[in-house]
Amino acid sequence: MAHVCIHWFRKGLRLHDNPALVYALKECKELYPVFILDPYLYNTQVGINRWRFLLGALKDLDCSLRKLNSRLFVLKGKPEDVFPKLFDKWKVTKLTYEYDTEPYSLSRDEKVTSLAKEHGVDVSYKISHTLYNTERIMEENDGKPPLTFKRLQAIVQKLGPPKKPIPAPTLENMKDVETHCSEENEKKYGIPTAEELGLDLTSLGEELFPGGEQEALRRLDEHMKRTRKHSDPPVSLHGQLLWREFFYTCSVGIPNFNKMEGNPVCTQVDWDTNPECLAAWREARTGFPFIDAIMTQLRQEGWIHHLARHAVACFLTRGDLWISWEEGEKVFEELLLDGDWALNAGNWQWLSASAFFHQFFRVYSPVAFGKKTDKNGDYIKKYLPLLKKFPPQYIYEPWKAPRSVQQAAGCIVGKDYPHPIVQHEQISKKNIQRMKEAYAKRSSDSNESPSKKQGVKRKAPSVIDLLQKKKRKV
DNA sequence: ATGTAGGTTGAGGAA
DNA sequence: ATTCCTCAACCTACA
Repeated sequence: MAHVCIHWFRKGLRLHDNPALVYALKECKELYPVFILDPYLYNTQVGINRWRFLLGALKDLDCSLRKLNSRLFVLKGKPEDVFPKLFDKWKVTKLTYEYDTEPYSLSRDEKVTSLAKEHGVDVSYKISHTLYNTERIMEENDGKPPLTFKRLQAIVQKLGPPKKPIPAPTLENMKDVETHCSEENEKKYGIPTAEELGLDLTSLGEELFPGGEQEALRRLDEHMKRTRKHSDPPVSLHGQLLWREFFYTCSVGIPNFNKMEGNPVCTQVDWDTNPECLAAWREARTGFPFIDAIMTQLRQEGWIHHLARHAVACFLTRGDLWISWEEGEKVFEELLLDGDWALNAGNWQWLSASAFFHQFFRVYSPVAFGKKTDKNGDYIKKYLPLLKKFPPQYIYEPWKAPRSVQQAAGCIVGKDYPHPIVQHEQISKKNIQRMKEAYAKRSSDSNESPSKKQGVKRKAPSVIDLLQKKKRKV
């Protein structure tokens, strides 16, 4: 008996390396590739650049599906409201999707699965968003997520190489499969335009990073060709994939992973509430050209270099402004095209020395760090053209330039460009002391006995142990 | 168990 | 230009 199948696209907007899609085509007579604009995910915290990226990816996916005599069906609404109607209307017998480990996704998928069962629809998912099954990684580590990269590497070594990506379906695979591409459906389920979504894309600059599978594969290909000698993990591309796996596994095994409170691996810090400083950081007016240039690029282009992320994250949190990493997390989520729930939360904890990374006395200087690789300040000049006439010796610290130099540069600090929001040298020293106190408190909190050192070692993993036991019962 | 090594990329100065 | 040391001293993994 052949199936009427919905394949539900969510994160993996691609045809290759999509085992759930291939599974959907088995014994299938009708296929409905579906994407849902879920108000929970897309109404809040999505910057206009990310919208453009998403629409591009959907168009690319639709285009690829049409080459297979199929198409993408785009719907709006809560998935638990949308699916029951589709099940009835299309007489669906099977639903497939790629497994997604985010807490919201898990609860959403659980709801949809039980609705599907009520409608007599078979549900299948495949793991292909991560290299490995994150549960399997934890199994190899006594049921806990590995908390160091080295440990993850050792586990992965034991598990062997991940499955190779499978090719995209071909016309041959689709020969017995039909998709109803009627004129009426065209209007009803088409990809919405920016205007229909109330977005003004004309305010955006050039699209430097188009969304979609074809562009992604092209970039990967280009990278692999360009890189003659591939470095080793952790800094290689391979290493980056393992870092991704590392944070994904942590995000599955550690409760409240995107928050400080209730997160057992996160050091509890008395961050300040400081809306003015937060706004200055977000809006690129901290008075530190390197920081402001990075925040400008982030807003304009939706992508910034890895080390640039380090610099602004350290500045917002433990380095200078002493604002919670959760605030930075929200801003990155809104603006980064490559924003990802697990990686965002993991890296913010890393950079704020709240978890994984603990050498809080190593503070990135908002002046010196950029100078290391860009003495002339070309990067600053590109994103803050207001400062481009400053000579290299002052471009990272324009407030130190004599009045005459500022006048010659056509930019007066305090008038055309802000004064530095903090005095880095003093404030970072003070903040290191505050971090020290937070760590000391963490040690004493998790340890009743007077011998602190031992207590930390014993108590820390036992918290996770308890949580794991709880989980197993459920 | 207790000590030690290492931790994806700090900064600044000396050699 | 590159490497090493010091600053002050964190955590996790492993022997």
